[in-house]
Amino acid sequence: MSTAPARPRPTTDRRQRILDAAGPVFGEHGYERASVDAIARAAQVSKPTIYSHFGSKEQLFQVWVGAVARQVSDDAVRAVHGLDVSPKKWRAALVTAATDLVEAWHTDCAASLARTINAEVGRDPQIYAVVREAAHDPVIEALAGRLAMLGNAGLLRVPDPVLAAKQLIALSRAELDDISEFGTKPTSAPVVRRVVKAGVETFLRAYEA
Amino acid sequence: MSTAPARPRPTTDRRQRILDAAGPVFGEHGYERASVDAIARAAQVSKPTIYSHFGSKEQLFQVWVGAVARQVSDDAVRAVHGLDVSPKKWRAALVTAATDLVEAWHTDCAASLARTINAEVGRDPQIYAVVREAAHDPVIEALAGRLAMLGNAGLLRVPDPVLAAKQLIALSRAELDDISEFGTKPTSAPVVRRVVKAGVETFLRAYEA
Amino acid sequence: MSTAPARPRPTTDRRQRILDAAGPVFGEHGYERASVDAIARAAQVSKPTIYSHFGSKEQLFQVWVGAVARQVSDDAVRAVHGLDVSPKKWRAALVTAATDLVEAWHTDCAASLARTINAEVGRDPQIYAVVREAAHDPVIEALAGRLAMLGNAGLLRVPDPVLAAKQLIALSRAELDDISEFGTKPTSAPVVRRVVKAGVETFLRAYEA
Amino acid sequence: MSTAPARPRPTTDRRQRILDAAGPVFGEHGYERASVDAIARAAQVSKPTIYSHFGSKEQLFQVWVGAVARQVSDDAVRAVHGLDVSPKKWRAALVTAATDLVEAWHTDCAASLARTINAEVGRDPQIYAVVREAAHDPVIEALAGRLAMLGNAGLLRVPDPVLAAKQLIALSRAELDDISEFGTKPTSAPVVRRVVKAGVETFLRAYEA
DNA sequence: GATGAATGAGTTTTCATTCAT
DNA sequence: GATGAATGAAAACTCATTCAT
Repeated sequence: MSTAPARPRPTTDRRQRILDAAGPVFGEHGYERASVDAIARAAQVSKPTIYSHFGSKEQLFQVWVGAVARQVSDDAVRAVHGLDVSPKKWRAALVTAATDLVEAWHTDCAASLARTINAEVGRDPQIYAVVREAAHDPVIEALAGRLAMLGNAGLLRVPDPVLAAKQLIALSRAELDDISEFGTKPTSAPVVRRVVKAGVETFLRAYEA
Repeated sequence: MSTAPARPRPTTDRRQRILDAAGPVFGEHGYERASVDAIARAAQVSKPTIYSHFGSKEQLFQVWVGAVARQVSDDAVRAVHGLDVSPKKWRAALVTAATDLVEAWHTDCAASLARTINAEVGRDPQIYAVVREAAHDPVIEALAGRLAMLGNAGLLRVPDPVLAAKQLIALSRAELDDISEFGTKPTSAPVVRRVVKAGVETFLRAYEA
Repeated sequence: MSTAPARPRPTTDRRQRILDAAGPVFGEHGYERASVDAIARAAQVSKPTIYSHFGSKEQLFQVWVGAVARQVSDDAVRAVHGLDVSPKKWRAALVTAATDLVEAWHTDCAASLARTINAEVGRDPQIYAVVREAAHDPVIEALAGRLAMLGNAGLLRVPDPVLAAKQLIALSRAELDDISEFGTKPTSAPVVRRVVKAGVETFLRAYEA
Repeated sequence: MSTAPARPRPTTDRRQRILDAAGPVFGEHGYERASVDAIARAAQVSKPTIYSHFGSKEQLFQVWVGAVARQVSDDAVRAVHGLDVSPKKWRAALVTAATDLVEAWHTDCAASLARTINAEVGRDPQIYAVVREAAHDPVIEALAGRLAMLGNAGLLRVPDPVLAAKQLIALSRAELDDISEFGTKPTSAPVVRRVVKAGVETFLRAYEA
């Protein structure tokens, strides 16, 4: 998969290579089953290199979680910021934004993260805080802000924008675990858009002015 | 001469004892971290006994998942069946039913199950089917049926009762992961009821006739 | 080295086999360099068997130390008890007893122990207490008792028998590290007897009545 | 422009810095447990610097052993040379010299050395030769010389001064491991002097003219 | 049917040592 | 000459699984 011949690069940031390799391994096998050996093989580095860069498997895991969470959050927030609140376009834009947002969470990478934190939150509750701060809260905030704008414009009635944001997301995802079988099966973009649309329509019926 | 007090029970359902012991162990530590040794100790049986009854750790796990899923499902379906659809009481009953349903999924046992299948679905996609059939579908079906009754009674407008059921559940749970911090912190019943009520109200605004 | 054909014995005390194998390995390589793998190979058992019997490398080490200390102590005390205090034989018997005692501490096994506790006492001071109680004190006590008898018989002048015992041992060993090169080279019995005799003679000059 | 204050010394005797740092590390942890990393950190040098100066951990160890041995030997020989053989003072001077000599071997540094060679002599018998030549023999020689002088002066009867020297040392140390618990506990100077004195008195009874 | 005792394979982690700069 | 970054080899320890009794 690498682009360079024998040795990818003489001494380039091995750190990033390790993180990139850790993603699929943690994602597919979970924290416990993921062996540092496998990550080292995938990153084409030696095990001690991993330890000198990250200290321990646990710390590598946390760094990876943080990195993915931030990336997912960025994608999701960008999707929200793309929401056009002009009176003519906001309806379609709301469906599009919700779809983009949902898909940001359905990347391989993000699905791995979701599965993994779910599994590991019992072992290390702190991980939840990391993800919440890095990925969850910013998205809710951004979406609540947009919904408030729609409220101010008289297009929606949103007394509690944060609650509305959470409910919009919940509705958008209502059918998703069903069709993707908990992220095990790939989902085509049109199908995702359709189920998200169903959720947004219910949201609109509840909140429209 | 009969059941001596030394050994708890002569040779009674060791099978059940093992399953009962497996629950907390799988739930707290997850599949990987849960050691057969620990389960054997907790069940006060020897390891070979476990293997002779269940064949492998994997199979024991699946049997446990099935058992818990069925139990959770029973609780949830009972909650739905308790939904009084009479014109005078249905509103309050809807909140109560949704709350009971949500709480059935927030038992220690059920939370363990949820975490665990999330973690293991990557390794063994079949586990999703087991849980879906045993726990998810019956509840959706039952709830869709009740919502259809309310539709027929002219109290709600529900063109697609299954979709409505999924959305009602999604809305009821919209704020739950936030307040329970992914099941890490205990949640008082009144608080649960309050957040569920917020979700049901939104549902009603969208679906009321 | 075992007497049985292929597998020494079906399920005989593996525990003892492990201890027997641990001796040479700890003795030759020291605690740190001694690998549990090597001990397992030498004992013809698997590593987990060692761990199930002893819990950890550290505990195996302590059990071994205790066992060797007790055995050395037994040999040494027996040597002292063989000391004939009759007026005619006591001189020769003193040399013999001192020689036997010194040789009890020059077994391969005992030399290993001595080297090892010297090395490890810094890491785990408790180990000194174990050896002292198990091996050192009983020998001193026994020897002091015998010297007191000789004092009572008017053959020696021993106001402080314990001190005298320690000094007798010190004098007996005065040249020993030199000739055995710290236990690295084997020493013939006659040579040992000669150097011990020199020490005993000095002792007698100091203590004779 | 000259020696900047930033770096301790421009390129001064890094070699010595490394040796000074190696002492405590080897002494406290023993050869095996002492990591080159730790030594490098303590010396504020990088690991390759150590290797370019000493070739290997083993060689660094041997150089350190030699250095400490020589220093201990110097202290001990100085103690012996301080022994006043004049008829009036020699008795007290003998106790003082023996005490100083014993204390030279009870420095932290020297105790570390003693423990370490004991531990490593099995692995590398050559180390014994190094220490013997550098530290042991000179002291015995010096002490034997002084005892011979006392013999010539008619104050002692010493047919074999080397043997007498070894015995004097053995007697002086007879109680030492007991009170210092193998070098684990610190020992006050008066206590050391008292136990040494007891040994010297026994020596005198055996050797006085 | 139940078990104590054993094991092969695999885990994370550390260390002495060496390049490329 | 000094170093940051890398590695092969090996350490202690655990686990799911299986015999012989």
